[in-house]
Amino acid sequence: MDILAGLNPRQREAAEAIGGPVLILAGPGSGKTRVITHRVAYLIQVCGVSPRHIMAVTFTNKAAREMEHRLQHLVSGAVPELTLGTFHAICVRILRRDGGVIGVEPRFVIYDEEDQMSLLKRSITEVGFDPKQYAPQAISSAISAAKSQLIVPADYLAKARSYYEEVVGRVYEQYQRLLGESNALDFDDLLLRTVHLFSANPEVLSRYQRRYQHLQVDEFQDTNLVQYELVKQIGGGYHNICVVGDPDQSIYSWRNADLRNILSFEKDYPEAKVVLLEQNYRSTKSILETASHLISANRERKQKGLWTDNEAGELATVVETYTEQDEAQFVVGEIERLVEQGKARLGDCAVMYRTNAQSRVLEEAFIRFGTPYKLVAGTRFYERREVKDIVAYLRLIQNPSDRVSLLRVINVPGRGIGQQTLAKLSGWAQSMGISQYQALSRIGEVAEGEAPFTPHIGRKLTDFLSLMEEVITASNERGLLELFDLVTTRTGYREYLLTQPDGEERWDNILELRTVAQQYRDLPPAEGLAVFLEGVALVSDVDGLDETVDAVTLITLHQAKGLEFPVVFIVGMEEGVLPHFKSFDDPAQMEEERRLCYVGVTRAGRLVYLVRAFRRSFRGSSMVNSPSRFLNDIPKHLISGSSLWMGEEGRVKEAVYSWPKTATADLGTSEPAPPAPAIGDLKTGDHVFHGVFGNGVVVSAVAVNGDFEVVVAFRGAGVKKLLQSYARLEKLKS
DNA sequence: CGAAAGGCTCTTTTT
DNA sequence: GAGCCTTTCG
Repeated sequence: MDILAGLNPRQREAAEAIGGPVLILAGPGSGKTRVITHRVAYLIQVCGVSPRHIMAVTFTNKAAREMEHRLQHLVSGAVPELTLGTFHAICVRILRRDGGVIGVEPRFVIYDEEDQMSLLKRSITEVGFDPKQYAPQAISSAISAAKSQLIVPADYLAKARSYYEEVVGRVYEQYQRLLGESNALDFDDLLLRTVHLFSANPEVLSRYQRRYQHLQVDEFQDTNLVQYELVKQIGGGYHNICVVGDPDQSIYSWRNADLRNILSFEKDYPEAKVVLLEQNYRSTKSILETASHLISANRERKQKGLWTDNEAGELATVVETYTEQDEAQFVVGEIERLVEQGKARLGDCAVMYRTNAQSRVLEEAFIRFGTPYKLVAGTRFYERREVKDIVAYLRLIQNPSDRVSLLRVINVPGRGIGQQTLAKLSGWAQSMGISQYQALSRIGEVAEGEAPFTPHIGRKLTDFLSLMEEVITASNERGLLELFDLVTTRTGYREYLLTQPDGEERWDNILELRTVAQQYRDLPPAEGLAVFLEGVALVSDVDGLDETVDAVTLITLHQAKGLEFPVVFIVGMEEGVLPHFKSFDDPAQMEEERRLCYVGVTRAGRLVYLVRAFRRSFRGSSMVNSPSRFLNDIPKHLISGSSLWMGEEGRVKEAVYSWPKTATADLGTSEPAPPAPAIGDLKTGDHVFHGVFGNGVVVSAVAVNGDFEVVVAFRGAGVKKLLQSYARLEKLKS
């Protein structure tokens, strides 16, 4: 059987090009996944390359799993020794095995963002600065940016050109020291330390080079410099490097992804073969054309000639609603209509948004309508307090040096060990040059009075120590599941949790975590724990997306990359939302916002809806946003529903669905108050009185949806936007 | 030491 | 609006 049968000539060319560097530029829907999967299958089956010699890097774990399934199907069998996963997952494996030579102990733990932040704040304080003065968030991204460019603290300090950079450099230095003391690595370190391992140990590198004779990297437009360096290092022996990507879908520059990687690949590898995949199999002509117009508005890009043989299809529907609640109602109502008319199944539909905060209103509407939906990890399961608590206990068992985890659980449930005590413990440990955990065991050993604790407090600390010793001993003998149960009970956590607000519900989350642990039950004790913790640290939200469930998908535009749905709704098509206001003053960021919108539109197969709300609440207060500039990038002849979208009175109403009659009582979050009787039309210049803001002058009054949006400049209270029916403005005689 | 209350900032996107 | 931090009191 010809393994490449069914590929078009371009795709075939890409799959067959196995000697030397290859750059595949793949437009959306061009069968990229198909190509890279067939390419690996071709290597194994036709070229007789052992899976052992192949490394394939994907963007998410989910993509890796899918590729594995498809591969097994193609080569009809398992591919055991194939290295397949994200950069991060692959680096973890390398470091567990060979990190020792650069001082990375195999039992290291991986710090997520929250752990990182906690350690970073500590670092800022410890080098003598105030976390309130130097935003930890900003320092964190500065450090992350440095790490993504292979800059270590010493280099950073040497190159610091301002006081602020000096501060960042010193924090960076301290932060790395603390990470080291905790035997912990953050996400950036996983990559960076691997590069260091290779550059400092050529013999280790050459072992990996000899093993990985074929290298393939997907989503190359979203790799950073460190990742590119890794590719260069590992692929340095054979130069059989295949990278796949699409510059128009680069949306992770904020995570230090560097578009230059894909642009300079040809320069770094002049002999590279370049293959363009331009035929789209996913979308209708209309959608593809809409997307092409949209992305053409970006100046920094290479023109591509996307085309499709698919039918013309329907025009994009642009809809304006009044509030974000109406927006959500419209979406759910429209989906229900499509399903009723047999035009789509629930599972065909996805609702995409710029920010996670937008998912809430949508979710409420779906609940209200009783329409099944799946939210792509909006809740971030692994970030929940109770889940992180248990994970912290388990991490501490694997690696007692883990300072962040120790501090997290030492007093949860409450054991009467407070801030004062912990500060003393920390100082004492530091003065002896040992970890805090080691300091705990010292308490019982030293003579009375040598430890800075009263016998009463000392007792509490040593009690905690014995508890940990007990579970650590157990961890060497028992499987993960037994250990898990021991931790939740023996530490008193279960009892504690059940007394907390929402205790039952949160305990259910622990049980869900236990279900995850179940998968590792048969591994030998220490290994089961390590693999479980690694999985927990590196999951991504889309990993949990289950395609077999027939329900609407709610997902961020970023998460949607690489996915496809017959019907796509993009909501929040507004200035300030998409494009996000943070990108207003930076043209490069603005172009990235446009690419994000492009990614959204190109996910769609048959139908696209671009929806916006006239007013939307943001952090408690209400905002009025104008239509997204991206709507202007789409020519009018490609849009239907324009009668709805300029918001003329009466027309807007058509787009607004009413709540269903049933099941509205328990969710009355957005029930509007009964409108006050109109006091008469207001016009610019009128003097008015408001019960709270006092006297003011009308700046503007606009008719909206049968009501009036009034902007008033109040004496003292400033300028406010008010809705006349709610605000009870009293018109004064001037 | 810990619970409760109030004030303050803020995440846009995530391996 | 929520979550975080600080303050206050028992």
